[in-house]
This record gives sequence, C-alpha cells and structure tokens, in this order.
Amino acid sequence: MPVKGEQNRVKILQAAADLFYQRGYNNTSFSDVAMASGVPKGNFYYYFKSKDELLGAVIGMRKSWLSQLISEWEAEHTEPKDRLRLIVRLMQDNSVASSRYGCPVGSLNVELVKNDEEKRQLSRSLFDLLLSWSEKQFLAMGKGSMAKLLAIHLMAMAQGGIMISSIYQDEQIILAESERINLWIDALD
Amino acid sequence: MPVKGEQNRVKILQAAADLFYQRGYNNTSFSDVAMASGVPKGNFYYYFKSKDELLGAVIGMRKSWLSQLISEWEAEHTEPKDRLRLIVRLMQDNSVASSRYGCPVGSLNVELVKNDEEKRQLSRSLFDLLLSWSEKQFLAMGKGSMAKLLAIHLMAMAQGGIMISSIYQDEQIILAESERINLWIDALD
DNA sequence: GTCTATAATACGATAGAC
DNA sequence: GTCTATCGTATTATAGAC
Repeated sequence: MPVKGEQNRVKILQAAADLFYQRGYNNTSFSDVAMASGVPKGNFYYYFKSKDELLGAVIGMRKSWLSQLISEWEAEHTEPKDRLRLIVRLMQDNSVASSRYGCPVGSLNVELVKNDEEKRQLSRSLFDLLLSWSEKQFLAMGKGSMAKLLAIHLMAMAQGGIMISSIYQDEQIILAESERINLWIDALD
Repeated sequence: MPVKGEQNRVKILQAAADLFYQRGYNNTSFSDVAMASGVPKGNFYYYFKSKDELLGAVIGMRKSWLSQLISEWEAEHTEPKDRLRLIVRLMQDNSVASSRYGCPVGSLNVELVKNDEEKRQLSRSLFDLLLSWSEKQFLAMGKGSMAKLLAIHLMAMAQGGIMISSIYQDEQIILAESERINLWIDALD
C-alpha cells in the first residue's frame, strides 16, 4: 500500500500551493518546492510529470477546498443575501495574507492570464466557482438576466479591494472595502 | 553622437514594455526582448545593466507617459467629477487590450507584489500616480478625510472590473463595469 | 517508492573583437 | 557603439541505483 507515497504527494502539493501563492507560479522553481516540502527534487517527478501538472494538481486541490467551503455555506444560510455576505466574510477572514500576497484565486488568475490557454482555463475554472455561486444567489433573489452582471460586479469589488490592499500592504483597505460591499448587499432590492 | 544608441535603447524599451505586459515580467526572458526588439541580446547590456534595471526603465517610461496624460487631463477639465470620469474613459479606451492582458499598471503590480521590496515599490509608484490624482479630485470636492477612501474605492472598482474582464477575456465586462463607475461618480455628493 | 546523480536546456550576464 | 561568442548558473526533467 502506497502510504508514504501519498504523504509525499500531499507535502509537495501543499508546499507548491503556498509558494505559487506567495511568489507566483513563474517565479517558483521546482527546487524551491522540493526544499520547502522536504521531498528530494528528483523524487517528485514520480508524483508529477511536469511543473504544469503540479500546477493542475494545486488548482485541483484549491477547487475541492472551495467547493467544500461553498457546501458548508449552503448549509449555513439559505437566504441569498446572507450567502453573499459569506463571500465578504471569506475576504475578511483572509485579510492578513491577502493584504500581503493578494487573493489566492484572483492573483493566480491575473498571472496565468498572461500564459497559455490551458493555464488560463485551469485558473479560470477555480475563479468560476465563486462567480457562478454568486450568480445563483442573485438568481434566487429574482434578478433574472441581471444576475450575472451583479455577480461580476460583486467579484470586481472584492477582487479590486484585495488588489489595492496588497499593493499598499495595508490590511485596513480590505476591511474598509468589504464593509462597503456589505452595504451594497444591504441596499439590494 | 550616439544616434543609433538612442534608437536601440528605445526599441529595447518598447519591446520590453509590450512583453512584460503581455507575458508578465518573470515569464519574459532577455532573449525574448532581444528578438522582439531586433537588437542582439549581448548588445543590450550596454544599455541596461540587468533585467531589474530594464524593468525600472520600463516603469519609468510608463510613469512619464501617465504623468503626461494626467497633465493633459488637468488642462481638459477643471471639475473634479469630470476629471474622475477621465479615468473611466481611459479604462474604456483600453478595453480591447485590457480584456486580454489586464491593466498594464494593475497586473504589473499584482505580479511584483510577490517579488522583492524594490520591485514592489517601483510598481507601486506607478499605481500611485492614479490613486493620488484621484484623491486630489475628491479633496477638491470637499470630501476631506474621506477622500483617500473614496479614491481607493474608485481604483478598486476599476481594477476589479478590468481583472474579471481579463479572466473571462470579455471586453463587455470592462464596458459594463465602467458604466457602473460613472453612475457611482454621478451619485456622489 | 525513494533517492542521487546528472542530462539537456534556458537563463541572466560577460568578454572581447570590430 | 555594435555584435558574436560564450561563460556560469539555475532551470526543468530523466536515468538508474537501491
């Protein structure tokens, strides 16, 4: 039974997720990941055929984490507005790291938009979890054809706030912008 | 007289500005810039001591371009609200490229936030031209201590809109979000 | 499954002829 | 000022011993 194999795979994956987030994908080398994970460099081509495949696995991990979170959100609240406020809460809960490195989802997308279509699509599929779930809530509010535009505006405000916050390394910007978003949600309808 | 020298310098600078924007700084090699500019690779250490220095020069070029644009804006309009709408117009005028590669100022900052402090500061100084000029307009509107927060919110909405637009490669998102920002400006005061 | 050793290449940067 | 040729290193990736 491949027990240590799975352990190593997870260690590599988590180290890569951290480094891709903190340094960026193109600015993180395989050696960096090997060092941070404690798994010898040459070893981990056994787990991932290429750097691209490692990226795919990291994004896959982030996707299942986010899907799981959204499931919990759906159990937590049924009111669309309450659910939208959970996105704002996520933003607030991650304000320390996000004011330093940006949004783990957003900043990855910004970087990979400048890479090949395969990577663009991969990172977009992660972002899509948030956008499409938001859209669902606006649909439940009876916003019809406006739902998608409202979801886009919500994500734009959230991502924009996190982005400016990271540029100035100022956590307060995320907190101030998130409060504005909550007021915007309150005023809906 | 160093005539061709200046020509080469400018060719390198413009090719680097394009490539850093379209592919990202860390994903663009010196050879890429050499090829795109038509200036032989080895040659251009005569003009720039390092890749970092080339980045500095590219940002410097963008800064003087933006400063010049802001000067023209100040000549064009004196009303603060009209001036703020010029930022929105800039966003609209660049919608084609921005929906493909993101904002030249914003996406560079997002990437370099994950690099060393020197690069962070360099890109932030470029972003600062837009933020501080916006803040000035809110101050002229009598917003006092709220001016900076309002300027941040304006930039957050603009950058967020461009970001989502580039993730989905959809120019319409920039246009829709910019209209929302104009409505927000209209409703001020 | 694990690891070392290393191949093959691309990178940033330099030397030196012209 | 211009260019070719190349250095040294770091990169992604592989081969093969254990």
